[in-house]
Amino acid sequence: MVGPQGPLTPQRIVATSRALLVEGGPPAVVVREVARRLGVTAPALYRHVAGRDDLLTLLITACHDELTEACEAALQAAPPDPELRLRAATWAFRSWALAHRTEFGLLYGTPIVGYSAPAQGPTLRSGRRFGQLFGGLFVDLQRAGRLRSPGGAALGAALSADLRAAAERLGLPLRPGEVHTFVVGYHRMLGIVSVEVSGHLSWALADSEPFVRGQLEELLDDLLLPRPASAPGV
Amino acid sequence: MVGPQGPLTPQRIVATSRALLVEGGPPAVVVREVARRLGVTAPALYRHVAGRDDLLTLLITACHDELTEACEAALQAAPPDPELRLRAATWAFRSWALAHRTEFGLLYGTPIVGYSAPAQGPTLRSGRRFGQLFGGLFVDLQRAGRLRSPGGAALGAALSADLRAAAERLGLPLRPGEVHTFVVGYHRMLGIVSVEVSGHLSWALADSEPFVRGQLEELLDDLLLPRPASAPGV
DNA sequence: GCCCCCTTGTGAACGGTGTTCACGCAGTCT
DNA sequence: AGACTGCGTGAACACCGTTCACAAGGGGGC
Repeated sequence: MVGPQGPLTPQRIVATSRALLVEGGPPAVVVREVARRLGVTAPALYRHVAGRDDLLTLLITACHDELTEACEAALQAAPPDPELRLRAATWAFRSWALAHRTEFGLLYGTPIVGYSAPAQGPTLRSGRRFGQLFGGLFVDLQRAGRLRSPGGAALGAALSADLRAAAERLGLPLRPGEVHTFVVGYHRMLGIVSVEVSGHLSWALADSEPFVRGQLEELLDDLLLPRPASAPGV
Repeated sequence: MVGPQGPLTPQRIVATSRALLVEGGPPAVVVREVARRLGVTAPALYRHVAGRDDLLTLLITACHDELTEACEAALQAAPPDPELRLRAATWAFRSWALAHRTEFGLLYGTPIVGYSAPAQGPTLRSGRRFGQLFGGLFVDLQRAGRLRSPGGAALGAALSADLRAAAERLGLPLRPGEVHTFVVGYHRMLGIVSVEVSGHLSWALADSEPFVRGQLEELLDDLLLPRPASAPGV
């Protein structure tokens, strides 16, 4: 027999798992319950999915892709100015995170121990895809002369070498100081949003919105050079 | 019969749970296994602990206390200068986090859904205790005239009111702009350390140490006013 | 001394989980 | 027609959290 809504496509499996995730967090995404909601018994799921870990991998990949696509959609709607594009992507990232707290926790929270992400697997792939989206924005900023960058000497030899290797690995045509600005942007944005989403700020602030808005604006100020007077701005 | 190392004290229970946590993450702290390692059957544990949630609460509280005590120890070894004290506490925080990644994830990572922290419970208490430790450092900085602070007007009315309420609630004799600096310090430090500990930086950097060191130094620079020339420095 | 009670342990049990396995049923290809 | 394959089933195993009735032991009151 087949489930009430048709065959067991990966899409239906992921959608059902995600509904459970949102309802009760990672512990609630339970093989037997996913099967139940699909109108099927648990062993049937094992024809399509290797096990619970695989289910979570599928879920992580799908959510990461959705987050990346949300940022890409914001970029397509944004004007060509690189500062505005970075701003748009940053806000899209935070908006998605706030609108999907549980999923965001799965992506960027404490890694689920006991769950082993397959090495070289789709988890890392989608993470890298997302990193490259932001990396491209910083390349655009550098080309427009808007990217602040510390002198290479200020970073120290070890960090400079590490950053140079990262640029190589990611295929970013940036100097170490510029890669540093990119990593700072990614790192601080992720920190700001993570702490907000996880609620570890609520003891201090009833409404995190204006605070986080200010923090992200300050971050952008730290990353960007002011618009040059020679080129008339927006 | 009694366990191989004596009676079932809370200390032994917590220590055993923590060993399991470190070995395999939160899913590995399993009532039956804790009991086994204590040389006892599972129902015996229920004489001392209400259940698995209670076990986790005990664990969170113990770890939070240990983290706070690590910071307090660093403060006791630090000179009286408030900048150096903040620096010492910050580094103690990060050091503890790096040395106890799993425990840190339990404290400041994605909240464990399905686990409901008891309202008004010890989890919140120890969190507040930690917040007040750092709060005191910022009060000292303000008294020494070393605390950078934005004008109240730059924050906006809603945020200012929220910050004023937070100062009241936490008993900190600080103006909204100064509370803002405190929250920024806490928030950014937590973000920097969280992202480092969770490993979400490893795609970019092989060695996060020099990068994070620089980020924390920059954060301190953003929080502090330069040492006034009138008062001779260290 | 005796009895009672309270603490703390035990084994058995219930319902839940992830996962595997032998089986069966429907199609599809030869 | 017959065989093979894809996909689902029920039963089973081991494990989990939790509860229950029960027993062994020590301490206090008569």
